[in-house]
Amino acid sequence: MLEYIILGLLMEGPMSGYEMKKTIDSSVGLFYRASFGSLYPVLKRLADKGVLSVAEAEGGRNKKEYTLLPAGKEQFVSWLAEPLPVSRNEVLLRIFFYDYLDEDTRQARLSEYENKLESEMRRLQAVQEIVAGELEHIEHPENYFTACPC
Amino acid sequence: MLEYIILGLLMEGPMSGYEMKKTIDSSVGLFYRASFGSLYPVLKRLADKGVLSVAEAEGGRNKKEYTLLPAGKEQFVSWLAEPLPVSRNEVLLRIFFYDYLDEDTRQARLSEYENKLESEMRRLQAVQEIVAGELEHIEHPENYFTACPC
DNA sequence: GACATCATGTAACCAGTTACATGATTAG
DNA sequence: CTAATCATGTAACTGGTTACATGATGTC
Repeated sequence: MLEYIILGLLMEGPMSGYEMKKTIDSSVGLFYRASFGSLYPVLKRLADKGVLSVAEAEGGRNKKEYTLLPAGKEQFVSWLAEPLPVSRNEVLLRIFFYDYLDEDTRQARLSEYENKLESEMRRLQAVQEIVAGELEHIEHPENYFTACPC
Repeated sequence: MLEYIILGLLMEGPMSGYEMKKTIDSSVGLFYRASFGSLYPVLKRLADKGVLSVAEAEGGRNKKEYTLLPAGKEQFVSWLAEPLPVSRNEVLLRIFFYDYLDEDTRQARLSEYENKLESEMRRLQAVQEIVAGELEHIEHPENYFTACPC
């Protein structure tokens, strides 16, 4: 699983392990949690397999930059094209048993969860607006430099 | 996870390991798959912990019947009352990357999945109708024996 | 008598987590 | 100079999977 997420992130360009963790948390964080303890060993394994390459990144810190190799891209796309799997869903599983919960707790848990989903949705919508704005600049390159805050 | 599903199934009454597997497949099968290789060791562990009791079931076969003990019921309900977790969802994860998939494959995978969900929904609706019918008999016990096909 | 199904169990393996260790760089 | 954050990594453990072994019972 994590193997393919890593490949997927690298489709956009090279990245370090630490950056991957941050990107995962802030994008698919609602339905996938990555830990460093799994991340780094997987990166090593993927490098050994030859689907990505490693380079020391500049910056003085012990930072490494991983780059997707053609073999990795191929593997990622063929994974992506597979039929959508029957996937485990702990939330639905609990709700399946909600008959055994008293009405009050049930209501409390469900609205709690609804709130969580709504705040996550707002966060993702904000990201989408930023991305849409960037795309507009790319499509109208004449505005690109004038609008840049740097 | 599986620990709590087992406790949840036993809330309805005693059952064997083999029956649990069948029940899981035909109820929460769409979002949880159990294997015998995990089921039996967990049952043993739960018995050792004292949350359920084991008895040889009649029928000649090497069949065991597991019964929920009060400690198990308590544990199950307090698990159920916990806030709904951030749970992994492989389907959403793949769809997150669907930008990298060509339009045709994407469409194919999505309608494939939609069909799967719809057929599962029909199956569960059929189950619901059966259960609703049974409930009606319990509420009108005068019809209970007359309507029984046996 | 052969084959499907019922029924339990084990061993090798795999993916991931938690907790920890280590050290460099930046911000106040 | 100190605390936060950047950055990588390891070891012990957990919760599962797959594949296999074993044998009983029902069905054609």
